Amino acid sequence: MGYHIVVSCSRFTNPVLRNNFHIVTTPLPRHPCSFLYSTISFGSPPPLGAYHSHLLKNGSLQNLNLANYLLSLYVKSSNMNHAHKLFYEIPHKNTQTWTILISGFARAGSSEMVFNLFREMQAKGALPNQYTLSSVFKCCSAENNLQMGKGIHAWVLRNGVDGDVVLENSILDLYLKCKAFEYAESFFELMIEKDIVSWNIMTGSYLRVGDVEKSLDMFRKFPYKDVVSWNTIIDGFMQCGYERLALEQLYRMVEYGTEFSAITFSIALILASSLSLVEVGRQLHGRVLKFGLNSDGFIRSSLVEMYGKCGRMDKASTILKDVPLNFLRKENFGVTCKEPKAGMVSWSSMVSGYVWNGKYEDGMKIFRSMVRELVVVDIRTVVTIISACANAGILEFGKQIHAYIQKIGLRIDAYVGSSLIDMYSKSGSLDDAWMIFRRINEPNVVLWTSMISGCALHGQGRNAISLFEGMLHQGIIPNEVSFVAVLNACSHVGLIEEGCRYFKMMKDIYHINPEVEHYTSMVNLYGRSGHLFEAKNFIFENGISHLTPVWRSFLSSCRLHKNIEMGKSVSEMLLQSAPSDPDAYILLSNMCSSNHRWDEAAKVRGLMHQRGVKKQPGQSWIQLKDQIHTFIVGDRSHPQDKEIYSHLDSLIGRLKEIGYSLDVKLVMQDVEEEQREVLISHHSEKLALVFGIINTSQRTPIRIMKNLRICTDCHNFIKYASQLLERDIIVRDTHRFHHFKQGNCSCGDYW
DNA sequence: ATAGGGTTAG
Repeated sequence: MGYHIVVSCSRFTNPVLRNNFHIVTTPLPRHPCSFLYSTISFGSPPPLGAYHSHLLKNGSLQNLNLANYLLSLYVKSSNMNHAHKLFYEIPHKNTQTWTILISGFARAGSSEMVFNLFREMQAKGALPNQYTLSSVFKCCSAENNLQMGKGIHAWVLRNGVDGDVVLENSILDLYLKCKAFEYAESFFELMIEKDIVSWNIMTGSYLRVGDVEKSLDMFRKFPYKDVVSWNTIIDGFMQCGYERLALEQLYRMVEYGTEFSAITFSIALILASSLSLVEVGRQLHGRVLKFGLNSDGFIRSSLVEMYGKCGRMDKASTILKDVPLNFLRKENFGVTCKEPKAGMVSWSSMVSGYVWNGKYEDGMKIFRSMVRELVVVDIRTVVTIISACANAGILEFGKQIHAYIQKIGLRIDAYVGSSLIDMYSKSGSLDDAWMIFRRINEPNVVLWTSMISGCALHGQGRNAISLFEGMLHQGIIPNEVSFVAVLNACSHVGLIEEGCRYFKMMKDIYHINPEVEHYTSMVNLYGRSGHLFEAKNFIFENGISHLTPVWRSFLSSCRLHKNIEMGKSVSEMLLQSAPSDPDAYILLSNMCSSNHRWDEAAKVRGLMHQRGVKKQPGQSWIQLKDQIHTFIVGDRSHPQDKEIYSHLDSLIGRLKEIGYSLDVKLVMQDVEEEQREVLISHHSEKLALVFGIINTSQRTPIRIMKNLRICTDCHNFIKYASQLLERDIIVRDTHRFHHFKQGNCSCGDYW
């Protein structure tokens, strides 16, 4: 019974014969379709399609075994459209027929289809088996539909479906994905047969909610560990922000002797890039090549991202070359095919890589060709790129992406919205951030926190506070980041009372343990407003004297308020605990020189030199049309450099006439007064500013980004410039925005 | 047939 179909294989290698093959049917001696195994790898449509129409024509679909087998082949080769069509051509379906199709759609992530088919199946009176059910449960958890899952679970219990560990695992996963932890835990306890998958599900779920303790506890209890166990724990640690722990586990995995899977490589590469371990990344790349895994899309995208983050765009682009853009068109995004998605990740990583490395034009160029060629740009891609724009502060690119989102009609949800708000506020356009915020009406904590951070960044302390209160009023529970935002807002404008209140609220009402950021913000709040003693008390009262960022903030307040004695006593501490932190040396040295203690300043610099600590070079950038122009101190590399310097000199002269004087005390170098004046007058932000003045029409606002905190002299300089030139000048430094307008700065000289 | 690979705020 049945048929053995003989097909000559040569046609697959000979393109001429490709569409000209013969199907020979003979009575079945062994497995009905054994030959078909060999055809799958050639891609389904020609052979399966021919086979399909053949069966249809001679009525062989009556043979359920054969029909089901063909159906499963369609599913295996991700051809869900054909599978669906065939399904309705099969006259007498059994449970297996339904199951094959349902599991196929489940794997493809088409939950709606699965639910419909499942209902249809029940209506037709076909009894689902454990495999059907696990697929349906998978969709329930994918859709986060606890109610439906519970209903089906009840049905399973009522009907006494024979379940095995697989079915129970899928139920376990459902409850965990829907965060019904108590239920899941007792279910897990009651499971008679637990396999490695059950343990992995538990570990992964705890990590997803950040419960590292419980997940580690589970992990240790495993009877044995497979590659997925390791992947789960490594990726989970990374997601929770414990990169070091993740790395540690990766080494353990190697020790344990578990072989890497493709996913391990992918995870490990991302880990290497987030820890900036270029060397590890390169070694992994070597292993990838050795194992021949470089054709895996996910691995390729991690490689692109890794090289991009490490500034090796050349390497990244070599790897990207293997992913043709036209391959990523909509029609290739078949229901189950993950490969185009992975390819898309590679391309979007390339865009963010360029943006990260300040190569905005290249990033834009690639994004444009993506838009032109590929059609499908999903939410994640967009969010990744927007967030890269936010960090680079390149408003124009961000705006274009925003326009693109609107054009393709992508719904701006909390995810996209938060990243847009962040992008606009970090690029200096707080109004646009507000506009986005007002349009999204979602009680999402990240969304609100982004807006609060935006206000804080622009020194709008009062607005930040009323937003925070509004958030509480809406019933949104603030998290640790929300408190960082509101505390920063308070410290930027010196709202001591409010800051203290929120700090207390965080601990007492929301039971959030303060982290370094919160402490630093508080010390900043006290210190910047001149309450140095309170700041110091706060440090000792809270037992945080071992945290270097706290002392760095304190030291910078000492400098601001010219309390050199106090500053010196803490800097000793700082230099000991963080001997490789350039900021500490620079702060101390600047403090000494601004009090004319040149010897001491020289000593600090000597120490810095001796220990091989390098100062991060100051860099400012400004965007003009489609280009980013970057400047460093004393930069002569710009094509317009002559014009810039002569204009700068004359500007300094004109500003001096209206009261500006160079504050040369801040110069690190031990040089003559006149030379010092030259150095400081060529700070990168001054160069960027003059470049902006020359190249834009009068009264156009100028936006400048800087990778360090703006110095007193430049701050002063720009204030006068905004008055003389009647221009709004907006500067973003590492801490906040300064809006200069008619001789004043929005920070009120308080930064 | 069940678990694992990229997304927002400091």
